[in-house]
Amino acid sequence: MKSDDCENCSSFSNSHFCNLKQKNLHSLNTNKKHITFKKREIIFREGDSPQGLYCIASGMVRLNHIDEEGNEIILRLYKAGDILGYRALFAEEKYHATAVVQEDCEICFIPQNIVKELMAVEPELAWSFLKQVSKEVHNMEDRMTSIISKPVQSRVAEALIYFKNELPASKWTRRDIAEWIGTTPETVMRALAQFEDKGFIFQEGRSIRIADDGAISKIAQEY
Amino acid sequence: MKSDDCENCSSFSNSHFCNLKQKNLHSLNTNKKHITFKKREIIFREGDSPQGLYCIASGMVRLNHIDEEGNEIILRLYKAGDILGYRALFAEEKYHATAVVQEDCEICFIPQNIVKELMAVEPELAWSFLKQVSKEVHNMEDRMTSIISKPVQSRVAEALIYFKNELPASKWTRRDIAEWIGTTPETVMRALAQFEDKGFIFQEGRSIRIADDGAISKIAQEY
DNA sequence: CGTGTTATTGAAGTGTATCAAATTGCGTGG
DNA sequence: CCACGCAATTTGATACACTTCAATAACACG
Repeated sequence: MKSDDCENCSSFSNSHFCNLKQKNLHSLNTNKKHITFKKREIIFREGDSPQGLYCIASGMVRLNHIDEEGNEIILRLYKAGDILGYRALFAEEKYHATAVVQEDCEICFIPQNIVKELMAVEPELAWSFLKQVSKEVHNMEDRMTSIISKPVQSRVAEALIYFKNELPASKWTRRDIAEWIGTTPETVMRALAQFEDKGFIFQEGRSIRIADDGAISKIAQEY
Repeated sequence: MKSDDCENCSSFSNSHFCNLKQKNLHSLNTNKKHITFKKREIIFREGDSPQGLYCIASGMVRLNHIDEEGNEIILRLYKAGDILGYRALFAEEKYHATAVVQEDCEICFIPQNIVKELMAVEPELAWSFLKQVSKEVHNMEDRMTSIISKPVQSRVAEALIYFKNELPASKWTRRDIAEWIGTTPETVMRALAQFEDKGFIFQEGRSIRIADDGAISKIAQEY
């Protein structure tokens, strides 16, 4: 067994591959390609054709879309254990967004023919993928309804909670928050200033710390 | 062969099941349940637990979410050939939206154990489902970026094109359009009035007809 | 140690929501 | 098949949440 085999990956136990049979796991190990990415590097670009999928061992990736005005939007965020680039692969479309490294990453690339082979012999794997994509849809729908019907303060509060719970490791800028909830950095600023005035958060330099979880959660639910 | 067997369904050729082997198709035929729904009837409600999935033979279904303000949002629209209710089933969650009949429907219900069995013996089927869900994600992301970065006129124009291309059969109200693009009926109205003034559409009674596809497409792309 | 990115604050503009009231069109039941 | 009643549409006036632009300050990075 080699040191970079999937079984030794720190994300193995909560990955899609943890229930594969030995034989298939071996096939995965021999065919995958292990790659290291540094912050701001690009994994794939909008318009590229998918050749396989990426499994994140460590680090974080953001999926960006830039509209014709030049405004950037964060479509999705991925962390260790997640797979990346599957949407275009499964839909048999080109990538419609660009994957940028948010935090230094260890990533394994799995060629598409291997993915298909594994899915053919292990139905559980397909179910596992379906589960992730289906949850993605849920997530998108929640974000969309928020954007449509909630004021920015609520959405900023939602973002603070989301970032704290799901992705605590990373340092998020006001611009990142804005690109996540579909607004501008200035607007995020003013919401944060309000929260700080009321004592719900502390801002030390550029970092944000929630002081009163209850109050922030409450704001996140307001309309 | 019975008259309501899948092979005789008008949507069979573009359904997920068209490539099933005879044996499995037979299993589907004997286990599915054929149901007729009338306009405004509810197929499932937010909070229900999924027991299987629905395959639409004819008609149209809208997936609604109502926020705490009472505002309705159309999350997704389904027509003949589409499957429905799969997201919650695959994600192993409860339904997070309510499915309402938009146009009288013929629908087949397939119990979840049958779905799983079929997926186990026919990997192609899982791939087909993955494809639909992945396209759904694409669709949601496009709508979300529109809502974030385009003015209402563009989004109304987009909706007109979408409804014309994808779901021409149905009569859409201004409220429906508003619920699709995340705005109010009044705002949709004013956009339509503008389009009519410029001669891009005709409004006869409550129906809307596009007079100048090029102009509407152009507006749909503006920022 | 400078240089560019990020944050901050202010002032001004505007797109869209909201509310209200009149009108039209449509489906439904008699 | 017509009339009725209700929902959808239309229009106007008003309000305001958020964006935009601009200019300064603080920080991080090579």
